[in-house]
Amino acid sequence: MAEKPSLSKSEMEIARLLWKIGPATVREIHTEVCKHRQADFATIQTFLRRIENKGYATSTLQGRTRVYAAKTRPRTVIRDTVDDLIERLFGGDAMPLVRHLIEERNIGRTEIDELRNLVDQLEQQSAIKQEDRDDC
Amino acid sequence: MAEKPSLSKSEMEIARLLWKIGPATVREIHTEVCKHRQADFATIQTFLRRIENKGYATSTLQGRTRVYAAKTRPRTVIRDTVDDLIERLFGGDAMPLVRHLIEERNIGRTEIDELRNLVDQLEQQSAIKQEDRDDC
DNA sequence: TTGCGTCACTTACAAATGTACGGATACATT
DNA sequence: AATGTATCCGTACATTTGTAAGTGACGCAA
Repeated sequence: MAEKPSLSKSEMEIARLLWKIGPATVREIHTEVCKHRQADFATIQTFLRRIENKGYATSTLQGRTRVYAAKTRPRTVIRDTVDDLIERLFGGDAMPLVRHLIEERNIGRTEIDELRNLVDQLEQQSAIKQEDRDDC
Repeated sequence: MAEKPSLSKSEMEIARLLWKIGPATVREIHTEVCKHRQADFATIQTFLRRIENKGYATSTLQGRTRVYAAKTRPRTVIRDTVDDLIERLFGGDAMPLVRHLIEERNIGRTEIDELRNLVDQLEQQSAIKQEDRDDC
């Protein structure tokens, strides 16, 4: 398929909102953005158009207002973006980023527990994979 | 201070190498980059110049070759970059990224153990902070 | 029916980014 | 000394990005 060009930072912010509030009009996204910072309506419009041009969303006219809907799953975009970041900033090794996040960002009580669970699960899976390898 | 403009993706790749191999000439960085991908010497030169202009490095002439040295610690750049990413892609919540990393990237045995340790430490600190709060 | 606000679509444009050419100069080798 | 080789520095230039103004259509309130 046609190698979508990656989203710019600003486009990503908009894409995130599109995922968050589901199919939405320019105005809805604009309103949402403005909760956090000033933004021109036309600017948001441009971003949405570009996001669509890049192949990450589709739009349809509902009457005279255009409704945008995400086309690519967040997962995909996040993976690509994060992979790229890890490549450039850490030479491809993900652990430094994990470390950074755990150390620098304030992780609360609840999250610590969740993390512990995640790690446990990971260990399980890791064990399973080990078995698989034994089968070969 | 003068609000450094942030580094672009490509600049970051170069900055990382500069941190990695310490003060270095354009050629050294260029050679390093070329281990992974083709790159024009002059292009690397431009990136280094821009990194310096943005205030993230300094350079001095050693004879007739210029030696660049990082000026800002990786930590700082990483923090800013990651914070920005988290803001745009996750609305400011770091956990989704942590989750993503743990789930999507293949984390090996050794890393699992390290993670567990990190989480343990975190818990400790969290407990300490709790005490602090009690004092107030 | 005359505005007013809302949309869509077009077009603009400066700044940032990626990529690189070309001239000047100095060093090394013939 | 002449020529090739490595650097530096300035300059260029197409794209992408951020930001928005301008134009025309439509629908509702006065």
